[in-house]
Amino acid sequence: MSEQERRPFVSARTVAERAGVSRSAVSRTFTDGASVSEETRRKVLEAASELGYHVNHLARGLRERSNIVCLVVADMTTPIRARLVDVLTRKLQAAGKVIMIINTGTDEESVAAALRQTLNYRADATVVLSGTPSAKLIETSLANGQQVILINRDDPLTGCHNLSVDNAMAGREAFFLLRRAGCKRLALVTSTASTASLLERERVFVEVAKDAGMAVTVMAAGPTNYASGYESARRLFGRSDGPDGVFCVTDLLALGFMDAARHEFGLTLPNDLCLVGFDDIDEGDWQSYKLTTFAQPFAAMGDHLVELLGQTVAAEAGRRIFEPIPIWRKSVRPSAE
Amino acid sequence: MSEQERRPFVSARTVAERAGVSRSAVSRTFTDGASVSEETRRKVLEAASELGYHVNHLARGLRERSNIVCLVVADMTTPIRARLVDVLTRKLQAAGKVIMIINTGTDEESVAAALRQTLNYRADATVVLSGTPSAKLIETSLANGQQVILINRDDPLTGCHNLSVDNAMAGREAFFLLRRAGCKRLALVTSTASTASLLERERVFVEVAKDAGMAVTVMAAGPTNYASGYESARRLFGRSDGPDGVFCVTDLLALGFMDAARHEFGLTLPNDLCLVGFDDIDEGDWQSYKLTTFAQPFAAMGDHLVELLGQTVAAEAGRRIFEPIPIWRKSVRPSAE
DNA sequence: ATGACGCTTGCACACAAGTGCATTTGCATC
DNA sequence: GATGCAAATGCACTTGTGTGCAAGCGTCAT
Repeated sequence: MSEQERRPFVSARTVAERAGVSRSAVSRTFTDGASVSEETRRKVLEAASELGYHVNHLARGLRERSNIVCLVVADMTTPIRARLVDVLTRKLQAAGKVIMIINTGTDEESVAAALRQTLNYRADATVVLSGTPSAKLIETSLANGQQVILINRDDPLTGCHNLSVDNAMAGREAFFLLRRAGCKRLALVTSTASTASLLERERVFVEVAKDAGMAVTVMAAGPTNYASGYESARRLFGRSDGPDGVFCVTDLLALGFMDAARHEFGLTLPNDLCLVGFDDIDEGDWQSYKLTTFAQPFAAMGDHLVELLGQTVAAEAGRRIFEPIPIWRKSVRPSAE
Repeated sequence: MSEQERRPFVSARTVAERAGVSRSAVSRTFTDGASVSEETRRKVLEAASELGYHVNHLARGLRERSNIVCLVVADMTTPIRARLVDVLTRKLQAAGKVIMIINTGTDEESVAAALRQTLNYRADATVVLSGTPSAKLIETSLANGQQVILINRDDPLTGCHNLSVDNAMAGREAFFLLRRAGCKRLALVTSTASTASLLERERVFVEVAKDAGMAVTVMAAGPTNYASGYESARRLFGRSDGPDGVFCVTDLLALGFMDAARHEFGLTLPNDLCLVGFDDIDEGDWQSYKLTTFAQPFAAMGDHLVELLGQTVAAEAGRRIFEPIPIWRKSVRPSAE
């Protein structure tokens, strides 16, 4: 039995033969502004429809831009990542881009492999949502005329665009929220996966508190998820005097923390405990939680992203910072005043 | 200022010139099993590395298979969809495929546009996770030698593979779970987005209950989300005798339902109310919920998917049904016996 | 010395598109 | 009817790759 590699995709030539015109005519029929008579156009469209012809964008991409944008992402199941991917794919599609997604690990080698694949497919741009690519590989991408855009990656890297949320502001505002609520014993819950963003929220929160003369207990029990938040609460309230005001650097941590505080230690919010999260995932608005938190302005970030892609050349790459939006719910006492 | 279309991607020709060899030599260096001397290979690799050359898979895709698999999906933010996308992308990548994602609506026109794009990029296969493509368009894809695989789309469509979970079994088992728990007044909560899968779970649950001589109140308050589940509970318990055993066709509905039952009507589970969901999303395992539900065997489905893609030609397309896995938690009373 | 054989290598073509340029066609005007 | 002009068409080249075929080169046996 012979191998017989199948190649059944109908091409412009087949359509041309069927319509009794030249291949150029077919090409022009599907090119805006090209010169084709109404008659040939009709014949071509008819033949194309009968054969089920579709223009090969891969071949088109040989001469012009590929219109492909790669999204490099890890931990896609996390609610906040899922929403970011959702928003970005929608915005990019609306802008006529095609999205290639690379689900990777956060380690350097995985990200490197992703970047290389991005080059293999001649993507116009690579958008990195997770992990941090090596400076050398970014340089290669840029040298190949490919834009590199990092989202919420606060690591200092030159040459690529950088969209991120103002983590410092979130840390500061979180503190003021808790102080206005009259909290006396502060804690900060973070994860052991110390990304630059999380570290920044932690750093500023602790710093501002210190300036105000308040100490902060920092707790990190595991990765950035519900279980770690839960475990953090068990450890913190297992001691003699647990905190009465907590900033969890992520909503998932906050929800786990809240559940442990209530179910394991019988605390009620916001009376016994005030809690602030970050991300504004859907679950935080559920009746069991009603978490006060900060929303990331993904829509605006997506708009800015497509705007960047529209620019012909990397017009002075740099950082663009977006303000998080405070979302008041019920996990923090209203201000005493 | 001239247009000056940039084309900085380095090609095999450039590498060849730099290395002082023919372009064929470059091609062969990056082709497994091709005949190249160790000396030329070294020169080529060196030049490629210096220039940052990466083989153009788009051009390669002109001759052979593109290795692209398209995922057509809607409602990506839903936890269950996010997890499905996560599992499939990982499995497909491990099998050497590249994933193109199309985030679409569920209406026919959106799905049609997605299918057409799939053809434009010569994807080896299209995997549909949401919405239902028209039979005509599927036919076009198949005629172009492109595989079409539907996941959890129970609509009867010929010519394409179909992986889905056994919804009938879930409906049946849900009923037995509730009856063994001693529930007397049954209700079924579903959404107004009546997809074939949801309808099947509903149909069988109601039918089996009827055979056992029990009536079922069916409630659908909106789309498949938390808010609809919440609203359904408000309506059901607002009446004189609310149900004491409920099957929510989706975990998200179940969690909303549970929250309303507890916070609005002061019910406790599983004493006053037994609740069964479907999907096994992470949130259902949170301390506030501990929902008894059914898990979808996504890993097995992903494995089967890559197996299908490995087959040279659509070897008699057909349906493959996977058994859902019951997950016992605390929202249903243990059997009385 | 010469032919046989094997490993490299380059030429040229294929893949599927877009497009500049020259040619042909169609139509109106003189 | 001849001329002029614009629109339509086809040829041939371009994009970047893989590969069949034949030629080149070196080694070994006869």
